[in-house]
Amino acid sequence: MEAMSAVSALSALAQEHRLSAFRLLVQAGSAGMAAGAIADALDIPSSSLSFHLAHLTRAGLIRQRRQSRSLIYSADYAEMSALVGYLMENCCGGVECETDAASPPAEHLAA
Amino acid sequence: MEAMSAVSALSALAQEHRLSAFRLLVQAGSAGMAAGAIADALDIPSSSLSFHLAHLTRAGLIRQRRQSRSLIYSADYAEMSALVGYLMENCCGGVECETDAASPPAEHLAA
DNA sequence: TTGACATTTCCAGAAAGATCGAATAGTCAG
DNA sequence: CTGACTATTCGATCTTTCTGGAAATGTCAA
Repeated sequence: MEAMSAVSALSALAQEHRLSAFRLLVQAGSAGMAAGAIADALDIPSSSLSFHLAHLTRAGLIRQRRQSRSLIYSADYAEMSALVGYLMENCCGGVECETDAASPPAEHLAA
Repeated sequence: MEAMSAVSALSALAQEHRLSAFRLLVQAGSAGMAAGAIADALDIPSSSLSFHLAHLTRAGLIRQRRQSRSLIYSADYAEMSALVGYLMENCCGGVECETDAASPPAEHLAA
């Protein structure tokens, strides 16, 4: 991950509605959720939500796929892990941070 | 971690100079760095850097202590871990994400 | 092809954030 | 106390972002 994409990802998450939407999708797993379902869950006008989902998509944090009339969004776990890894990179100069905090959670790196 | 403090932490990191400064401090470890040293390393006017450091401090991501004439800043690893944990909370609805991605790196939780 | 449905794009105004020189405040050696 | 040093606050300007109704786009059943 590079500095520019990290800033882009972080600023995508740095907003009340977008953070809520992203966490909702993280918890929804690979099944994802339709835009309308997210709008209902968060109680946000659809035009506003669409703006926020586009923002998250542009940042690479979520993905979009069409299913009939609905657009299904889902979290991109690899990107999330990359972001966390970037934040903690070379933590404490590599000293006393062996294999734990210095490396990102690797569960979803291939997702 | 609550939604409001997460947004505050994320928006603190969602800026080129602040992200660079934070990563510098993460890598500096508990020794930290003086404001002037950070300004030199990042090549930012001191008044701008001060604005950004205040922002990071307000968000709880870094701490300040005085050492003679210098103000030394250092990363707050507990807060960083809490933020990561909040992002990944209840990942995938708790399924297929056992103990790995669902929990934050715990190395510095007591720092 | 008509109508209903799901979602996005367009638009304008209101609010928040970034920048940096100059002025101000805290710390210390002599 | 004076002067040098380190860093923050002030102030004014510029840019970016958020918001939500209305209109447009894409999808599908009948």
